[in-house]
Amino acid sequence: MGIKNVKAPLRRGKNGEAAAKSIDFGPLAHWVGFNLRMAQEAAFEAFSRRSQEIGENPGRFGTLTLIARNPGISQTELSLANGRDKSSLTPVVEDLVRRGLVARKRVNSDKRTYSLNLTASGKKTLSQMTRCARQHERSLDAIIGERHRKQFIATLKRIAAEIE
Amino acid sequence: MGIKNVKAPLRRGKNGEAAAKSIDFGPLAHWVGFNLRMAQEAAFEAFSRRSQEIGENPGRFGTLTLIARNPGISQTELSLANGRDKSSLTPVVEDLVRRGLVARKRVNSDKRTYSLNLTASGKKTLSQMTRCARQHERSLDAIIGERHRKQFIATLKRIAAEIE
DNA sequence: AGTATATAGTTTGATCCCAAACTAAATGGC
DNA sequence: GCCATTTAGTTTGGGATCAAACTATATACT
Repeated sequence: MGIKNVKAPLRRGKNGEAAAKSIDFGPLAHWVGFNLRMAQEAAFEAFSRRSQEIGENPGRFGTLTLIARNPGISQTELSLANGRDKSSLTPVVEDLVRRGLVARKRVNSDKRTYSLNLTASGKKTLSQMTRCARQHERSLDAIIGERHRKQFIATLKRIAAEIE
Repeated sequence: MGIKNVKAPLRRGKNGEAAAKSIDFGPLAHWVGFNLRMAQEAAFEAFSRRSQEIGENPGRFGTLTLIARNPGISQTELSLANGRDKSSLTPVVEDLVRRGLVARKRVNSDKRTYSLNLTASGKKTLSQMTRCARQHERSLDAIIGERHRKQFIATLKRIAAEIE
């Protein structure tokens, strides 16, 4: 098929006993989709570890940021912005309310809707998480390189907007 | 914080009745992590739709490709290559075996290990999926642009390899 | 050989996600 | 005002994933 084999080392056997095998990724290694997935998962994992240090997780960070930036936002608006189904948000918001990070009020003009806002405690947590996120971004920047960063993000945005 | 607000339109109200609100993504919009997630999820979704047309899903594609390229591979090796926990692979392999796409044999030299291979039917399914994947790649290429593709993939690989 | 340790794969329990069904409230057509 | 439709949010059911506990083999040390 005109595609060279690409091998990746695979750990095997005991400690120093060197890898005895490698894996052939075949065409996967050259495809954007596969590499996009691998990069995203690695980056997510890394941010996840950082977030854990302050007892949060990446999902909470996105949610808190969106609420902070859009005070009074509804759960449905939040789910659209976040790219999750609204039903996925129910337990997340419940948890944030329970822990006192988010205040949830019914809206008088439409009693189906909730209005979400950060509490003082939520703001404090968000600013801690934002520090985490900035460190994470710096480590990504170091890999991507200042020269390519802007174009890299532009490409990602185009993929998200235009694919299919 | 020196970051301009970035607004995205949000659908609201009935059909023609124009969006009445927009969402402020704040710093999220400029961060690699967030855009990486959005791009990956959009691309994954698109490939998922394509795969569905032939009754498969993206996960099966990666698994079948890796087995095809590495005949006799074990489940643990497969899970490492695939970046999933070995326990996640148990039901996947079960399903592939049940549907006759993969043959699973015990290895004589080590009776804990399974040896996985594609059946004829598995090879046929894989080649259908590979056609799907190539279409998907072409649509990604159209967005990324031939000029940037190589560098884009190189950057993704570096992120996957070096982050954290 | 005998015992401790490591490894392959499965099971179990948790989290996160979506899609579809559901409840309550709002809106539109008549 | 009344009924059909739409909308906000929750519930339920199913899939994918991981981590930890488990079973069975295999290996290493003595």
